[in-house]
Amino acid sequence: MDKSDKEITITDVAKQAGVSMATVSRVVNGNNNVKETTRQKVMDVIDKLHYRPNAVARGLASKKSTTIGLILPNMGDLLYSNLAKGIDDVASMYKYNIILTSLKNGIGSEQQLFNDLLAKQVDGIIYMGETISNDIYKEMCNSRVPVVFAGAIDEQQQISSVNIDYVKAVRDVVKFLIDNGNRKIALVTGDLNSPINGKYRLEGYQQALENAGISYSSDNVFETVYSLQAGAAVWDAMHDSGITAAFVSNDLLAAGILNAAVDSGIQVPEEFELVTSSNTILCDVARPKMTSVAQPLYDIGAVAMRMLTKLMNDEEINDKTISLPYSFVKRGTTKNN
Amino acid sequence: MDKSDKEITITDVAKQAGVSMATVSRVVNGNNNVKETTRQKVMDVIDKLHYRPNAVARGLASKKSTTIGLILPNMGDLLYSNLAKGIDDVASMYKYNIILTSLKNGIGSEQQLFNDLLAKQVDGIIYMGETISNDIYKEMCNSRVPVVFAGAIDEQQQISSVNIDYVKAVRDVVKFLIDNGNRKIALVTGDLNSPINGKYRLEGYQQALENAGISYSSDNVFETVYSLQAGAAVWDAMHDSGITAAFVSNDLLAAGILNAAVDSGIQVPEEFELVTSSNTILCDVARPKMTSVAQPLYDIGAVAMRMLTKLMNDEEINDKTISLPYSFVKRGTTKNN
DNA sequence: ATGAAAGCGCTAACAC
DNA sequence: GTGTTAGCGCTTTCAT
Repeated sequence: MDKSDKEITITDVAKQAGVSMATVSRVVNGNNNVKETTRQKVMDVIDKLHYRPNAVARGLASKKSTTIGLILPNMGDLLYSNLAKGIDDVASMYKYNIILTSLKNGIGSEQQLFNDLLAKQVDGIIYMGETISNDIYKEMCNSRVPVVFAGAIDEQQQISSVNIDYVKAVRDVVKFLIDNGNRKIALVTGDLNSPINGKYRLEGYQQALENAGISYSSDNVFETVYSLQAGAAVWDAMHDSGITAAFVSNDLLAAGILNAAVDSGIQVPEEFELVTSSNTILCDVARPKMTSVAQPLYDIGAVAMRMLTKLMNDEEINDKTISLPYSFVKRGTTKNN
Repeated sequence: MDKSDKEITITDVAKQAGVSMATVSRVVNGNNNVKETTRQKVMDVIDKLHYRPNAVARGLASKKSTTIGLILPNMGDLLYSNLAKGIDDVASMYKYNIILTSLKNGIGSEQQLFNDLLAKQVDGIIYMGETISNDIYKEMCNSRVPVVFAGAIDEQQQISSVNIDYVKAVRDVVKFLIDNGNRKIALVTGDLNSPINGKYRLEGYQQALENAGISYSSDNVFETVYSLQAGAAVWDAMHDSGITAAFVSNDLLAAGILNAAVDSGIQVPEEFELVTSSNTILCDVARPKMTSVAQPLYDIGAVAMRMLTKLMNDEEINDKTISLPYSFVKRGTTKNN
């Protein structure tokens, strides 16, 4: 109660209850080897003294921190906050705390974050970055603590990951756009160096074109950043090129394109169709509402965290790479037959 | 490198370098009382062995965890992720890690989170909840570790906090709407039990009306939750009542109202004006773009974190309650003269 | 069912 | 400058 109160320790409880520290420890940790009457006695003292076990001391002694690390690219992004929500819910279900870190600009940032987390003795790490450098990738593979990718992909399938089948998602979307009569379809993504964009999404895009006998042209692929302004710029770049539809890999970027198109008097979806990728609330806010691939963000986070608990517990896991089903939510930016 | 490698400890480094643990500790902690040549020698061994100090052990010995706790209402909310970004940036500047927790539904949740954080020996806590129960409030006041409210207010000014002057903000906005010719103006907020809504915002609203000689009617105050659907429902409830303008305390809610109005053929801002409160990206995505009070979210977070570092450091702080300047960004949902 | 005691890896007096 | 050593608060054998 009093600000100057010394913290109550296990020793205080042991003394007051007239038992040893070991017994108090057993009670606190739910060990069954304690007589019910002793147990009660100890519990009473704990309540009376408001004893709160020191997690740091416990961590040092037991070599478990019941804390996991979360590395994400950008705290301001809705996409990641939704993933994080799934992670958080499962984590608290299993009594884990989350140390949150986000990638800062600058070389070696991920390296630094990773090391910081290890220094804090986290029991596991969830990585949500879109890209990963080779150095840190290797470290993760050999790491003492398990690592799971959420909403990201390990091309080499060494690290456990949870995501959706990006190739198929894009292929399906582009096929849909082709079936709607479009022949010149744009692919608008972020950094093509990230596997998810440059490899999977691009591949799905190319497959769909090929299946339809449309020749691929890199002119129709736009690489940019995820912002409204970038979207407007992309629109400027493509609106005279005869492109009639676009698949966009980020909702904010898509909203930028959509608004630029609408603001310039284009009829959507009659003259221009657009599909985005994250199905965040932005899809419902935009007018027309945006058609989107619906990644089960919350579930990806939740499953990734569940997977991590298994790994931390040395349990068997069936598949290193889990692909969750996605859906396709048709709204106002596409002609839906 | 090898998965089975034992962790390198300070003892290993000390032995290899032929010095004592204390010296290694000094080197690691940048203590100057070390001869340069010894320092080099130790550093070399640290590099060679890839020694990484164990933060948990350090925490136990030094009684500092260089970790702070963050309690926020909802991880999926853009508002909070922006605040969190400011916190994160300053935190990493001062080498603090963040343990992130979010309020779950159910009684006693905040109590539980608070205790968990204390158990983990965090050096400080930032609280971003809109409301707070009396029990936990008292505990925070008497807490061994400093607590700062970010984007929240302590009515009793006992706990340090960073925010904007909500009363004035709303008063100014409502005055603006009155000056635009509106007489029947709605106040649309979340839970009126939270001081920020029920006390400050309501007060600002009433002051503005009073100043203009307009009588207050609770019929024009709408209490609801923060979602698009809720916004649509509010629109339904108010569109026949002669209300011609609204101040809304959440962007998502505002977007819901705006879209419902526009979708039903209302001309905005000619027939209906709307001002929202958080100036998140939603304001730019919506059509027309939404006029908003611009809380400096990032800054609130950053200043709160900076304040916390001072408190953790027992430095003097000038003001317990910091009100940051806000601005008023006029966009398309108001008639701007 | 319970207790004694040896650490966990580090910091911080204190001594030299 | 550098080393010695006593904790920090807890878990975990190992006895009993």
